[in-house]
Amino acid sequence: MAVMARKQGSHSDITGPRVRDAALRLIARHGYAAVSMRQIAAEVGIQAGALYNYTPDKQTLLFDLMQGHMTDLLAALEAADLQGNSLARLEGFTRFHIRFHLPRPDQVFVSYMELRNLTDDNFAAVEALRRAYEDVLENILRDGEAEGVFAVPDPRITTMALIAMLTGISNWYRAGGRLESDKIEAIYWDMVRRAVTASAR
Amino acid sequence: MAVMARKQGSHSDITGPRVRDAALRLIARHGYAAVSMRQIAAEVGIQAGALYNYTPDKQTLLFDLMQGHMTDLLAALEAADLQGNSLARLEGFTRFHIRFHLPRPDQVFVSYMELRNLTDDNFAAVEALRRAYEDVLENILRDGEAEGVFAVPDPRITTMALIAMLTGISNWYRAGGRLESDKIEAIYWDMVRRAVTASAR
DNA sequence: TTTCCAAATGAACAAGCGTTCAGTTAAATG
DNA sequence: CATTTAACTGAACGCTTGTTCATTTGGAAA
Repeated sequence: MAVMARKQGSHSDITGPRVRDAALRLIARHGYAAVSMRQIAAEVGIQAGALYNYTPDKQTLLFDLMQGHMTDLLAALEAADLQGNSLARLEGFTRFHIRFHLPRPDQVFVSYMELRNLTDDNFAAVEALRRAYEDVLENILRDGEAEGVFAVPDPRITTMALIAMLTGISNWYRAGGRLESDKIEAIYWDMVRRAVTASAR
Repeated sequence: MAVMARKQGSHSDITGPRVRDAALRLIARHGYAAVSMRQIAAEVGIQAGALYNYTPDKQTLLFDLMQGHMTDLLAALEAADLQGNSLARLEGFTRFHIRFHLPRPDQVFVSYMELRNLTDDNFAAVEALRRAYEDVLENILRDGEAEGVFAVPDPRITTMALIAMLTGISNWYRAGGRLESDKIEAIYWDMVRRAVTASAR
């Protein structure tokens, strides 16, 4: 009993994820403020009061979803282990970003739309994670500029521009649509590469 | 009395715009669902009931803001009167988009974040206006492809990518920040141009 | 000065909100 | 079989929501 291990057969390790899944889907669809705890509970098939076995309050539920998404993102980026020269790492980053975000439209939606519904402290925590992710791209751009491969007058702005462009895919992409991930990656990598490398002009 | 002319000195032609201004600012800040009619009324300095002299309901208030923004956008684009070859028109579109959106951060925020809070009919109406705007850019890209100036394998996707990139400026731009509109236009036009024109590679 | 009426008040409404908690349930433990 | 307890119910709490409407207000018109 040294560890607070969950009981075998307990429902909580099943209901917990179901609560988070329902909350994510509903919030992505209708927005944090527009979704009630009763709606989330109904989606799971329990009463509203039972939700409080899994979250201290609604705000923490939102924060956990957003922080979890950013943590997963950073861990996956780490695991992608970008290497090589700056051009190769930029391609790696571009393809990683698309491949990670494409299957997670709800997380993307919530993470970019519900920032203003976080308390100040929670916002600061999520913002720090997001900044860490952006900095990876910014450093690739700075390295490429130093190497003479990229022509990027303002790496910070280019970082924001590229991430906005890539994340915007979620605005139109629908699973099972006319384009596969591979095709999308190819199109966007082409645009990204051209946007940051010097042109003949 | 053939015309329902507003009485001289009537408050309504002053209060009306003030209601819309307050609603826009509050909704941009906190989101449509999180803002109450009482909050909007308090911002204007009237009671909640008086709002219904200026809008039939909360939903219509949101819709009018969003439709108004899209209508203004399309009218301004028309007035910009883009001419010349496809490259010149692309530059014109890029600079127009930045110049129109930079001074209107609240409208941009609301127009891109509150789509899901519109009723189906209202959504369809706003979406049609947005599509009309996107089509202007898409046609420029198609023309440029035909002229052999652009290398754009999928004009529709490139349209979405460029608009996401340009509109993303609102995510980081703050009036009075380190960069003027001219500088931002130059940086983004450079990226847009390179992203769509063929590279030596 | 009296009349008029657009504009705004302020109270009321039914409904829904996040959250709490005493009580019930049912499965695992001893 | 008896006991324990995590999981859940269902009712209740104080408060806020969008909207309505009879009544009051104050400045322009006559």
